[in-house]
Amino acid sequence: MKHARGQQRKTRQRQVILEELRRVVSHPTANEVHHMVTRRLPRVSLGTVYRNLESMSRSGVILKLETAGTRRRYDGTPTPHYHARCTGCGCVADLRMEPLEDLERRAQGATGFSIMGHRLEYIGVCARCAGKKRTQREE
Amino acid sequence: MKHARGQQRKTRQRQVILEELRRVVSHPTANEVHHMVTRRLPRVSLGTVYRNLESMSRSGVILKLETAGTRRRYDGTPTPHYHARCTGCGCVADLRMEPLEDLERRAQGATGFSIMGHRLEYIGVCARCAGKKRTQREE
DNA sequence: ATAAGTGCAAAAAGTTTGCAAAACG
DNA sequence: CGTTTTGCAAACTTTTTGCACTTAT
Repeated sequence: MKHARGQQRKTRQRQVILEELRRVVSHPTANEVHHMVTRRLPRVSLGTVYRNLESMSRSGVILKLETAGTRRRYDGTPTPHYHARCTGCGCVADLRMEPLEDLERRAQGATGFSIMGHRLEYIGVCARCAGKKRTQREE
Repeated sequence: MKHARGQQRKTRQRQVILEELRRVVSHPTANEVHHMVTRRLPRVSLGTVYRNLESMSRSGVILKLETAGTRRRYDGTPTPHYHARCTGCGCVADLRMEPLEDLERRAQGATGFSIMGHRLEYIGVCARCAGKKRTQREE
């Protein structure tokens, strides 16, 4: 093949997107990242944010969380870990917990698939929502 | 309160939607359900399919699978079970495997959440895709 | 210089909703 | 009959894409 793959250039936009994403513990949506980045680069377009989040998750620099619901969230920490999603506000938190290797072994034979990985997502109520009488859903 | 909650009526549409969903082992998207139902009720609208899938999943008759990706899939079997998703064609299969109760216990304390449930999704390649040289993604 | 990346706006894709007509109980 | 549900279409939300211009290498 001639041009195996295009080079990845280091642009201000990509850099700021990554910095902002790493700066927070939450797992923002593309739109939220766009807002965060806008404070430093007022003219970035949402399309650019999407393109960079996509390319960075492709190269493994960040994680594209495909959790429940329609909209995607992104995680600046690419090491494997689990998430907990709040039924109240829809926020997603990291779990300080070792990935469980035995899970995949336990699933072998339960289907015709060759299992290559797994995604474990806990459902619950975050501390902030637990303190409210009535939680309002943002998602 | 006056009228606590409206009654749920048994319409031909809802009935056929449920029958068609239960007839298949796959986990169709709303659009796929619409196609299936159309063969028996040519005039059902996609909106009606969405509304019924939503109300039935709300009442627990079916399951709204919020697996990875943007579009949702539905499951006619409401008993808790795990799923495996194929990276090749995007299909979702049920796992013949007991839900693991210990998982939630193992997550307690790893976050500020009060855990109420979990969703475990295996990632892999289905038998059909494993047999192909190049898998084409439908998702 | 040249290919990759950007901003903008329009298009896709998926889901929800307003409304008048139809159907259920 | 009074409500719920439907069909239709329009609106909405999230993500992707075409294109001319800019920028990194």
